[in-house]
Amino acid sequence: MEALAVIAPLDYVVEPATYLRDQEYDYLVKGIVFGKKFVWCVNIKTRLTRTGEMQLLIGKDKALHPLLLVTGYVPPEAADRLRSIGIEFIDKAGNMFINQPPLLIFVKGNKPEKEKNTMPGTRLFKGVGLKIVYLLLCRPDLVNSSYRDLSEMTGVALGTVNTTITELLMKDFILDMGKRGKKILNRKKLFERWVEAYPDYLKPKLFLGRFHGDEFWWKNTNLDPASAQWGGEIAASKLTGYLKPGSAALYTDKKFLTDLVITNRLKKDPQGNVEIFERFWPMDYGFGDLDTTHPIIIYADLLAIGDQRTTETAKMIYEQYLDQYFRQD
DNA sequence: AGACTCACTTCTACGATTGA
DNA sequence: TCAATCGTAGAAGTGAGTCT
Repeated sequence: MEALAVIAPLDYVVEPATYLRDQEYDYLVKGIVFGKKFVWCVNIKTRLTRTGEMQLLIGKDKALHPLLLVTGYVPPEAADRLRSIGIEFIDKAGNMFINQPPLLIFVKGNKPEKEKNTMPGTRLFKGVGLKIVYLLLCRPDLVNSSYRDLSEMTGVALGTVNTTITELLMKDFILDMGKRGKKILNRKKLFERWVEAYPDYLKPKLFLGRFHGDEFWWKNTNLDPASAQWGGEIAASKLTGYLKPGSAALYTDKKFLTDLVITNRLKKDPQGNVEIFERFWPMDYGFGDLDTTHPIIIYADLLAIGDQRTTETAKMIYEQYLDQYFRQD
């Protein structure tokens, strides 16, 4: 309304949420322009969709007063559509269609502002963004691969790769050197943040099932890394020879799950100590030649268990495998 | 318990860029 | 110069969480 008042000699009052003839509106705006009074029923939509447009069109006939759509951004095509069906609108980019004779304003084609601070820092370390971060922690050089390759390697959608990388850039975890490519920064800090977030925000989504097997069945089990790898305590005991495993974590691909369960004679058991998760790293890019997962995963698994033994072992893993790894920058 | 909302992921199309 | 590849952005689809 302020934006509009700059353009036209407008006086107005805004009244809060209201019902009129069984229709709900966010606000009611009463105004005077060139001595003529008018009233708008205001609908606020943070995002305009086709469905939203249809709802407006339906609501238009029932409305007591002309509708005014207030929204974030109306693209040019939508602006034309709204005008042709006679729905007035204003958006944040400065596009508008106002039709209160003698006032007629139609603005389209303004681009939306880049909303820099609206994306809170909650995306990157939640959900599948963590898959991409993991890939980059293991293979920092992959930061220079195309979004499509990253998408394929992690099984994450292209759009999500974009938002994740953008966020990493904003938070200074990636430095963009233009023609000379990109570079990962603060790897240790990134790793710490990842380890915190992984058990809460990614691991539950990977969970395939809980089982139990015969006692010490894992001792004589040889895993083919192509189909499954040890995580958690088993992997830790294999690496350090220190821990006596109390639980087992296995990472595999969905398609191998049935085979894995059968060959190791595992039984589905909600109280079992064998957890199977879906593997989310590609096998063909130098990740998987061992029957244990990358130390990063083992470390995160151990910390998530959180008792004294595993925490101690996690510390050992860190000193032996990860410390020097992150010292490089 | 059911309806609804919202955030997140995926899908798709477009315009820009690259390199043969 | 043109085709292939790339990043970007809008919109649909999906599912978890919330409210009544």
